[in-house]
Amino acid sequence: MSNFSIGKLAESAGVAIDTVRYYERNGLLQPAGRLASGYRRYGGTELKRLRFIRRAKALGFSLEDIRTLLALSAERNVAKVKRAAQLKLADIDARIAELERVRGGLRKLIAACPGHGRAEACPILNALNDEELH
Amino acid sequence: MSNFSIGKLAESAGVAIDTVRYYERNGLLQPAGRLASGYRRYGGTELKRLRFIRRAKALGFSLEDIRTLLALSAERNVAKVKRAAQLKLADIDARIAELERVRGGLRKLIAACPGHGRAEACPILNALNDEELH
DNA sequence: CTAGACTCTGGACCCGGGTCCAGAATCAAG
DNA sequence: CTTGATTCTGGACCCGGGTCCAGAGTCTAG
Repeated sequence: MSNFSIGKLAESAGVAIDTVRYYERNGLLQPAGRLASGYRRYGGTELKRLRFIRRAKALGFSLEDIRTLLALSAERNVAKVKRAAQLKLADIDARIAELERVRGGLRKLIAACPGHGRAEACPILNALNDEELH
Repeated sequence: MSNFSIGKLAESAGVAIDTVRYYERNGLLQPAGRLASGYRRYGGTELKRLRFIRRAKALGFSLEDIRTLLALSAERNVAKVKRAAQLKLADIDARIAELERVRGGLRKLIAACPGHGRAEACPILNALNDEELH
């Protein structure tokens, strides 16, 4: 099961071959070795790592974050891993709060808009044209 | 008050000069006219329009959206403006829902992580290494 | 009139996360 | 051995929303 090509690795992890090479360029995933021809070879370790990267991305971590996460994982530093996760959580909280703020503004305008009639009576256009949005 | 330079316009709206020219390149804001030297001249209409653009951006609209919004505003089509706002609201709802999904996953992992001890006991590392995240 | 501030243009560059390409080399199946 | 699939490299390009630059021309206050 170990020792396979970049194509097989990419397929197993559900990513594009170019993405694997992109991760390599960015220091996230090195091949286990190379053939005499220069072809990359991967083993189970690299497949696990690639899947780790994908899952971390699904949890909102950037590739930069993931580089850190992989280093923490390698040094088995549970405390730092937890802190990194908490920071990411705070980051996501902030993004949600900002979107909720925006949503609130938009909802109010939509609720107040009759959807017909004079443009001057449309609170959406009025808000965009005249009012301060804090 | 009308008839001012790009610098004054940018300052009044709180954006960079390059941003004004960028909006012009992208069809969002034309100058009212030009001096013989080629210098752009703007009036109150353009300042309002630039502020409109900024406010719409603050409500989550893309520049592409805003081009549409400006056209709808010009044709005073309240119904279409309302529909555009509703679409944007749905878009923001979806983004919030996705972030909340991610946040839920992250929260569970953090809550279950003791923050110390063996790496094997860290649910965050385990999740990244082993589990399917749906 | 002069100095310093402003503006013009076209184009390059930034961010993150990839994607796509050409031309050459290599691998694997039949 | 041949053929078709795969891989190699380096570099260009994509998205959105700007930002920065050089070199030349223009405007304005003193």
